[in-house]
Amino acid sequence: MPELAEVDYFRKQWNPGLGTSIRRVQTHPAARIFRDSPAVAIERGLAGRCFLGSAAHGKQMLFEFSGGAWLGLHLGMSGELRTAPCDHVPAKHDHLVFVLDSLSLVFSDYRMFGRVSLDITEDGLAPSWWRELPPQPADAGFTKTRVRDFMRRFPKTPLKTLLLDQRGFPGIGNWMADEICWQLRIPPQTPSGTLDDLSLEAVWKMTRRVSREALRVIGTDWGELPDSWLMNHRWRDGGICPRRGCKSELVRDDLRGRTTCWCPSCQGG
DNA sequence: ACCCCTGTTCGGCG
DNA sequence: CCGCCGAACAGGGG
Repeated sequence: MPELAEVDYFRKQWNPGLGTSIRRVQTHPAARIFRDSPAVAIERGLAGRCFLGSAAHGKQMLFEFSGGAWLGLHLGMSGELRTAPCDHVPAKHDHLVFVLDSLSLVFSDYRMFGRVSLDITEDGLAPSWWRELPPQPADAGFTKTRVRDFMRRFPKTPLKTLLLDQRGFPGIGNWMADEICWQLRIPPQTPSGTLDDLSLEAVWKMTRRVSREALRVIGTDWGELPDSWLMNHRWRDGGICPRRGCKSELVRDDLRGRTTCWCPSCQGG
């Protein structure tokens, strides 16, 4: 599920626990989500600490706890965060549960492509892996120049594939990459080296626009994106291009191993 | 019984 | 180093 907007939505689901302490940590210790930090380390490392804050960066999340403890969290393909009553009994896929005074914070992930990691820092700063993440599309550091230079490094790579590269476009996932190509009217399989400077600037601008709108609509309360976007039509067999006056049937195909949806008419390819 | 999947990483090959 | 592929991870849904 989660791309940058969904990630931010899930992050906020734990906000009701802010400012309170962890009474107990419950885990399914064998779950793959603990492959970076063992469940027992997280149990011992976080029990008794106060939940101070959180941030999202692309598809990554960071939760801060008292005493310089930081929980990194990636939702993978099927991860979800939610709250539950404090007497919640962890269900089959509730691999990590923080029991607070009046509620529980739950990380649930049935496919377990997600992961958690614990860092304890002495200097009060977030862990270095977090501070070194590339600029997000909605950040000031996500500049036209940066996007152009990044794309110029991989001239043979299709535009859509490049948009999925988290080093250049942190937080962009499959549906957002297709949405950006569609709104730009550029075929997703276009080698990025064939795009001129003007087109690369358009990619930069559209990445920001789609990211900001998704964050605004989905990131706040998982609202519906407008039907004028590709997103609401892409999964249906025989889906129709929503662009005004187009009405062509959308195509779904494989591009570098990822399902890709585009309009053969208004995206030309 | 298949086939699909909003993610990422790894090894192998050219 | 680049670029591309397939596999692997795991489980639920159509």
